[in-house]
Amino acid sequence: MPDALAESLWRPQPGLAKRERTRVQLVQAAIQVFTARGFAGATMQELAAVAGMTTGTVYNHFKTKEEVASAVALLLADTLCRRITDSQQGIAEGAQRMAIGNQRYIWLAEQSPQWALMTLDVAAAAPELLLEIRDYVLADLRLGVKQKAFRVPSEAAAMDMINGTIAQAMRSVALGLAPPNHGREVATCVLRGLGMEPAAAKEVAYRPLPPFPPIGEAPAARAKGAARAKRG
Amino acid sequence: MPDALAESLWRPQPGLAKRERTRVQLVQAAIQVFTARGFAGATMQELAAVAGMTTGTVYNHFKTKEEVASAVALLLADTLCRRITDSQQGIAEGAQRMAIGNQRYIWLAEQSPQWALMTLDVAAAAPELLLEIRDYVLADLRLGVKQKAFRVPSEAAAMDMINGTIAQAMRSVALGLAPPNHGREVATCVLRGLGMEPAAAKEVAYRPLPPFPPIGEAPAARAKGAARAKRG
Amino acid sequence: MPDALAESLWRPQPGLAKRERTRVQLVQAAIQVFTARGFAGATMQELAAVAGMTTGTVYNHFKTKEEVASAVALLLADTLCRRITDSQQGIAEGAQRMAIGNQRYIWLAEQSPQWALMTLDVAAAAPELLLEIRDYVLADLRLGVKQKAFRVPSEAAAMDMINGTIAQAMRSVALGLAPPNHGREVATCVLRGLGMEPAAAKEVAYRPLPPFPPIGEAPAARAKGAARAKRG
Amino acid sequence: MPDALAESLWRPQPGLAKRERTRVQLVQAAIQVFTARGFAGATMQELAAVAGMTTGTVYNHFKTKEEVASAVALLLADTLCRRITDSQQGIAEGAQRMAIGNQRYIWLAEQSPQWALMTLDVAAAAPELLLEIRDYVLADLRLGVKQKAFRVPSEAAAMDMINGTIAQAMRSVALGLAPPNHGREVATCVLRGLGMEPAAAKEVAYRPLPPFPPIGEAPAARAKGAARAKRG
DNA sequence: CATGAATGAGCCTTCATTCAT
DNA sequence: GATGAATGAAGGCTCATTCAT
Repeated sequence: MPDALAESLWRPQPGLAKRERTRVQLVQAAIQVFTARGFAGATMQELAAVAGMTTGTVYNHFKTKEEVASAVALLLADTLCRRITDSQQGIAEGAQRMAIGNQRYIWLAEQSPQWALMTLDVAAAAPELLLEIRDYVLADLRLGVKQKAFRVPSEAAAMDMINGTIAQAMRSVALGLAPPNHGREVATCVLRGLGMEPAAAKEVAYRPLPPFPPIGEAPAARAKGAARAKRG
Repeated sequence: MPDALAESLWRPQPGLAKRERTRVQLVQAAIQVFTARGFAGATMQELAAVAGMTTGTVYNHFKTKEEVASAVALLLADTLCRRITDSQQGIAEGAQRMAIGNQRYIWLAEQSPQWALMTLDVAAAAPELLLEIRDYVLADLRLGVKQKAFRVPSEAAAMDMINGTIAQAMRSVALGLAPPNHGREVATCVLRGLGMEPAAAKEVAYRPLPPFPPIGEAPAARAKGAARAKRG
Repeated sequence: MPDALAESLWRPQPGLAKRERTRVQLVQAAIQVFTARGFAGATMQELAAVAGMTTGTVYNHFKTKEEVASAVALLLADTLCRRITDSQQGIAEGAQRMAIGNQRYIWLAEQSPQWALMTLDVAAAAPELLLEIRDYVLADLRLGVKQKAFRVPSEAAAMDMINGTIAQAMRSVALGLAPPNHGREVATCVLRGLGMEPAAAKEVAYRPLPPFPPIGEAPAARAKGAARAKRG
Repeated sequence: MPDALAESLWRPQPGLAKRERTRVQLVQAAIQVFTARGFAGATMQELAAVAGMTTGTVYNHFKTKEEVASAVALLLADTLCRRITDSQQGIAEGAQRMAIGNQRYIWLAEQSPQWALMTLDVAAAAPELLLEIRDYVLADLRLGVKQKAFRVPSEAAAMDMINGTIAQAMRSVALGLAPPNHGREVATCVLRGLGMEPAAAKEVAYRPLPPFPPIGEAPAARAKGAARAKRG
């Protein structure tokens, strides 16, 4: 589990009702079990055991196994988007924001291959994950277009390229099949695919990645902006 | 099942020993069952029943369910690559060959969404599929690079972009989430990502797709050329 | 099933938690099924059916079929040893205790051939059974040695003779191959093999067998004595 | 496989019709497979493969798996008895013959634990084995009685003791549970059980074991003598 | 709410045996 | 007689889900 996310994911949530706290523990346990066994290989009994509860309790919170995947997907997507958005604070250029986002996912796959594979697995089982992330990506895409940095044949085509490429790159990296610097190079390809000049694409993709801010500091103002674009 | 492939896939194979004929029937049955239920949802008993045999027979040919997926993956990859390669007869431009390949996969997802989802499902369960296709894509990529049509940061990055984008586009199309003309537009994005000028990319991507030749005619000479690039 | 054991084996266990009660029922059912079909011929489904439960429940209590055999072995060994030890109350002579033990096993094979064959079958599948009994036999053996009634080349040789002979005699008796009085004569042979004079051996082996006391009466004080010798 | 038996068991049989030769090969293969997997764990397909044949061929020679066990049992018993009898050439004392036989079995378990366990397994699955051996043991027993060396309560009791003790000792030795010199000590116990004086029993059991003669030399005259006693 | 024993449908897999070639 | 593909009945085992306590 990448540290940058671990802090967010495992952080005990104060001020939550007991029911909600139990639910969070279950989702955290599910992440562990999915990471170890994959979604298909995970069992509700192991999930319960890891959470220190019983199967009955799990079913008090989730009607089915799929619903657990859903909850995990939502938590993962939310955490990922929030953290990445926080790290983009103050960056106004759509192209750079896009490059940062793309590379962060690939970077996470380097930091924790197991976790990346689990995320891809969950994304396949619970489409909510991609849907949740979609808005953030779309916001950066549209920003880039508005700033005349991008020119795309269609938003749908661009989104498929971005999502598909990143997913595949995460897999390659997690499986140890990718050469060094893969993140930079993949980001370069994507920026080009979005219509940037080769040189400009490369320059943007090679800018240093802004670090994740300490948890609790970033105003998360951008998150709202992204949310506004939701399903729009 | 898209007609263009059906002919190849279901064609009875003459001159095969009995054992081999049974095996082919089993693989064909597996394709049907995987299409109907997905890999995870398929059962060996249904597979056997659809093939008109017994479970024991299935296990005489495949040690495990995964091995069935493997065989299906190989047949699918082989058929796809052979048919597409055949349709590319006489096309010497790497960029156009790439555009044709990319669009054909997406076109297939339009023609038969179920089949496309099955193929993606099998690809996830049996990595052999992608590996088999890889050589063909790589040959076109290298051809384009040699012809100065493409300029890529790294082959690995380019391949991840191509594979990832096409897979995601197939999914979008199969699920009915893509706008009309998605194939053209996605291909345009990919060509750009490979380093082409926007205008050139669009022009190539919008050329008419060459039809599949009738089965048995194409000399499959290209296939050998591609094979030569194999693992090179 | 010999009455003398049936009372112990089938006696419903009061004051047990639900889980434990279910487990006992399953073991009792297993004894029935093993008796009817042998260990190899027994199936988990029949076991479940006889216990009035489902296969899933069986697997909630025993991970594998072997584990069932183990549980049966332990129960059988425990019951046998406890009942026989109870019947030996107040008998201080090692030689006589040995003769009683030996003859009781053979006597049980007479009373219930099916049950004897099942026990031998389970003993082959689950060595725990013999291991459990071992301590009791060893205690009597050592007692006899201490009392100068026995003189053996080695404990290991003596134990192999005792166990092997009794097992074979049980089989002969259960299969109806043994002449009348087999128990007495086999016991005589064993006592001789342990170093007793022929006349003394015969005399001891022909003493009347003490009856099993009613269940619940015997203080089982001896059991502790035997247990003390455990693995010593 | 103990060398002393290997020579006999694997020796190609000249002057046998083809059918008979095939059969012998199958039995030899069965011995290998039973040794590796046990009777229950052996499959007809592996047996066929090891013999370099097909399952159909196996069924041309044996109606069922049990029949294979039978054939193996007969070959084992015959080989064992013949070789041991050969080694007893010229020994006229029943007690010594008995001691030699007993110790040889235990010695074989030392030489080749796998083989011993296989033999015990086959003996359990095919009672023919013990029945075949029975006559040889019985002959020595009766000889000893006639010579006043033994005095037994009943032949049946004595036979159960001999068979049971040897089988158990073989198991102990094969499993590595027996102390050094176990064969001698067990034989001593058995001789005592047959009525010999402790000192005499020990003396006889500690005489050196006569070696196996080279194959083909021994007239096997005793074998006929033993056979005469068969089922007598 | 939590518990956790029980459920039961159903899956993958094995293998002795048959039979057309 | 040999072949070996096909059979098919069964068996061990899993696990999402329910429900009485």
